[in-house]
Amino acid sequence: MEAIKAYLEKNVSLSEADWTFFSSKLVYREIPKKAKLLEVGAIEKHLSFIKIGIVRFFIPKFENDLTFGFCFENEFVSAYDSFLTQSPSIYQIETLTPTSIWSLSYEDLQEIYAHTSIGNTVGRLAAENLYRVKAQRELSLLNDTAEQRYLNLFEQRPELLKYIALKYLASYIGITPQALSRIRKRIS
Amino acid sequence: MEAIKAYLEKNVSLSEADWTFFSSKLVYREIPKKAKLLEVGAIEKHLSFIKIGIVRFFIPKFENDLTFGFCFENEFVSAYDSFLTQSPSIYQIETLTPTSIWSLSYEDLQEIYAHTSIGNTVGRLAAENLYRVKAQRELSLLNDTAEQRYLNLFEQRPELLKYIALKYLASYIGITPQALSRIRKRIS
DNA sequence: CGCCGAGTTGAACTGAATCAAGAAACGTGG
DNA sequence: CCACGTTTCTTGATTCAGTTCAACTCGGCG
Repeated sequence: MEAIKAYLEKNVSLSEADWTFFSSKLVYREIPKKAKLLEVGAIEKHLSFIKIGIVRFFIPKFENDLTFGFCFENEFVSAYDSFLTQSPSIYQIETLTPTSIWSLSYEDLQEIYAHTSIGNTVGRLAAENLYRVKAQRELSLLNDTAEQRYLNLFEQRPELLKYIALKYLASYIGITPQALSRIRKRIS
Repeated sequence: MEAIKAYLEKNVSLSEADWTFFSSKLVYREIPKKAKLLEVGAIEKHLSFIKIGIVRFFIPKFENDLTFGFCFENEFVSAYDSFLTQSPSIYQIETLTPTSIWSLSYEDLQEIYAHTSIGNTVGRLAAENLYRVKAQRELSLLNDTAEQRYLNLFEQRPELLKYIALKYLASYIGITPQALSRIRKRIS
């Protein structure tokens, strides 16, 4: 649980009382690999912090899902749009490896927003960071070639290349596994 | 200024005192058309609300800038990532028509966060909404064809087609003006 | 050992980019 | 209010990156 505290304190200073209240709401769970954290059509009830593990975000398709994101240790994971609006998710979340998480329910988070002084600040900073990641990705998708996006992964998140299957990375980059295989060959 | 109040009250209930404090920080400006609101490399100092007008977000390029967004009346406009991090913007904001805005400076917004009870809530809701828009756009860019994205514009924001040059829309969709011209021809 | 999913490679095809030129619309000055 | 020049839009021909379909290799696992 210390990892969550450290993560939050990078952004804002927590009072002892606020942390006690916050942490009392956290529920620990262990999930095997290749298990669903959230199904298409379900409403996301949790904002979770990954203690150990890797998860994948994707829209299931007949042959080759559309994988558009990953989360790692010490990151928050949630179908955040479904969570915010409490409406059915259009995508699915699945573990790639055995995963341990600390979960916060929607209702408990609303309580935290209402009853702690830093709740809204933490929420704002989280949303701002998520926004900045997506904004950057928008520009990358509009601007860069598939090859550039692959090379960016090397620089920005080399751990992805180690742990994640090529076909998922290809989808994330926006191309087919065959095309990524050829790009790899070309640049190596 | 009433439009801003109405906009905020869609999300959260404002006390008289909070609104007085908030609105005292707003500065009114009128900008001619084709004028820069923000240059590449500059730090975004303002979060502004458009009273009248249309603006365009883009990365200038030698022949054909990369246009990736627009803002209209009754919307907030800002190079939000530059604003949040107070670091140089990689893109530019320009008016397409004569534009009137109410501006809030970065420093004043920090004061609002610190001194009003609803500041952080408003900020969080704003960031959450911006996030959801970008997350949706990510999926559209990965998933949809250029033609589908064009048709989505028809449905979701028909006003864009009326007021904005084809070449800017093409860029927003992620294709060249020639390609969009051909898509138009095909579907009409 | 044999199977199965992941990755590679090849060939044909396709949507969009690029280069180029003409038509239409737009704005500015006389 | 028209005339001219500039910008935007359209259309055609060619090229290219990536898709699709298909066959084959490799490594792990029941």
